Amino acid sequence: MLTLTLPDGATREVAPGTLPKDVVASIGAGLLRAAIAVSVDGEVQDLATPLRKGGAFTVITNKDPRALPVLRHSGAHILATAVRRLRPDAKISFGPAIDDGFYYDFEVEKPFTPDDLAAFEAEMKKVVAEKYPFVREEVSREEALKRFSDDQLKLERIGDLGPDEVISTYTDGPFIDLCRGPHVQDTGYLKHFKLLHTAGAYWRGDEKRQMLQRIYATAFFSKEELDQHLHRLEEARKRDHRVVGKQLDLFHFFPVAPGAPFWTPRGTQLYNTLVEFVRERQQGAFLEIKTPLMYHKSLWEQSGHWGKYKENMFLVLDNETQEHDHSLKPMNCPSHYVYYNVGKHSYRELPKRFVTFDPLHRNELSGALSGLTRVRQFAQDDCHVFLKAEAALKAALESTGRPYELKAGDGAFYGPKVDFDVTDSIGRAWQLGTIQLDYNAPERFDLQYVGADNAMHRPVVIHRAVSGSFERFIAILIEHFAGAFPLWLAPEQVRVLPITNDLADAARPVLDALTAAGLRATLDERNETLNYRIRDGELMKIPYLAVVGKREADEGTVALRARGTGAKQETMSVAAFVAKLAEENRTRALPAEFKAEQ
RNA sequence: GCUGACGUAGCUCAAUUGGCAGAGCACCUGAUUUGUAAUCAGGCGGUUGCGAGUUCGAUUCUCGCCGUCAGCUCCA
Repeated sequence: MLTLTLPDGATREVAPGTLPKDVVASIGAGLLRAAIAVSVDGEVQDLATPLRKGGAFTVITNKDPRALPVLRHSGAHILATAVRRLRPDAKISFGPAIDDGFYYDFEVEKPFTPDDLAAFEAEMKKVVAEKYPFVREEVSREEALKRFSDDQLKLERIGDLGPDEVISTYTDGPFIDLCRGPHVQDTGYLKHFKLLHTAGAYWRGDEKRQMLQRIYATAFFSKEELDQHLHRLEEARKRDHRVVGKQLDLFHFFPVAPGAPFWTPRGTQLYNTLVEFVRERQQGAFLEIKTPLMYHKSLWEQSGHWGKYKENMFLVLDNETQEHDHSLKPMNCPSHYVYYNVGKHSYRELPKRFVTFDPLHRNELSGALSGLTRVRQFAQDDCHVFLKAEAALKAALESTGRPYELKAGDGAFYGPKVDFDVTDSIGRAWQLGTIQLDYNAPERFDLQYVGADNAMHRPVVIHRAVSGSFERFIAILIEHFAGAFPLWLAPEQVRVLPITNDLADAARPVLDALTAAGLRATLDERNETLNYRIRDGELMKIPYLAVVGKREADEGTVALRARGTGAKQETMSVAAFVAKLAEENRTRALPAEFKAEQ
């Protein structure tokens, strides 16, 4: 007998093989209806899977975070049920729950169209209304092979299952799938869902295998949550850096240079502000050097890139040799090794630190390019530290005071590495900086230093880029702030608006005072109404609009409108205004809504 | 690279079954002199991404190329 311990401490004795459904029913009919799955000894299983062990027994309802993946996985089966009804030729692949929903992969002769998607969604609603129970069966390998004999994808999957694994199938109405579960009790549980889009996906993610058609979808327990999720997707689209970049006139892409951003004056200002910030932070600890953008292949042969990384490098034809024996550099490391090898280094000089902000070129797959986050030309705050011992990496990490995890084996190219992941204002995670140990490069480039013992020693190299690439970092900043940059980052910090254009001369001293204080200010003396220019300034997300009318001109004041604060503006003297902004700029203050997150 | 969708004025988008390519904003000119999110009028602006093909006729249909977007093992 198995002993189940309920949350209230009561125990139940049941025979092995008892269905959780029966146990839950004995507790209460209402609970049975609400039950999505159960947890036995910490493991989630559905109500149709026979109990094999005892332990803590909890009923998982839709309030439990573990319930959602179960619902979504069932949603995938319901999707497949609908697809098979409308497209009986579709071969079924995998259909897992994912972070934000679920997907299902199909192998079909003709790819799905948006119309198909709408039809599938309508058909799914029918399947839901029909409330087919999810029926679990455990079958022998032979039986499984027989049941899926006409589906090569499933047969391959069965072949991969270990000899001891329980093979199970789930049936909902007309549809049967090889599946481990768990599932909700019947198809009626999927009430709030939406099919999102289709995409190609290689069978098992292998580009050498056939391309399947994937349908992405999402599902929630309540309409509110579904609507919220769809709303979030919409919000994310609005702050997409490609959209905002266009609105704020920060950068462009042209077909003549795919993957290489073209920075406008505003974008260049932003870019330079960031680079300057990084320079300032390094405070001379790193020696900045500018190095060649193009190298002869012999350097890449020495570094190993010619063998491992050549496909990602832009090769350059040398007219004299008629060979592609030069390449644009995809990274700065070799530059730093070449320079390190100028002269001899004493152990007293270590650690030696170099940094380079040069443009790098990597030939990314055309299909992988995406805005500023995946580009072919970019720059990093690319540092290399030459030091005596590995211990220094740990010391450096611990000095940050943040938790860290060594990713041994992950950095196939060099050595152990640490990635810095950041989360933006709408909860998305991004990988930015990397710190990676390298024992290989010092060997390849025969890097040495003279030790206290007067003998030659091999230093260790640390690769370090904090912001990753500036391009991607800017993309993240744009989306994080939705374009409303803090004052210090804003390309245009203040716009001075004379109410009528015959007040332009009276407003000019305000502009001059701002400029003299190192602020990026402009004067909008266009022959347009004040309302028009206010609107334009707000849309361009200028942090401050300073309005100068007859009154202000006479009194030496400005009527200040801070971005996004509507009609609540305050009047202050020009001197106070300039001082306020200069201080905000100097301290790199964040907008109020971001301050709590610091 | 692969699969699918998309590509019309600087931007956002229209254009019945193939029949002379349009609007708003932006820009230019003029009027207006504006007090906190779009003043009015007029004007300029396009080899419909590029190249072939089908057709009397192509933005529309077909093919190729270029670019953009969604994706391309969060494992039955």
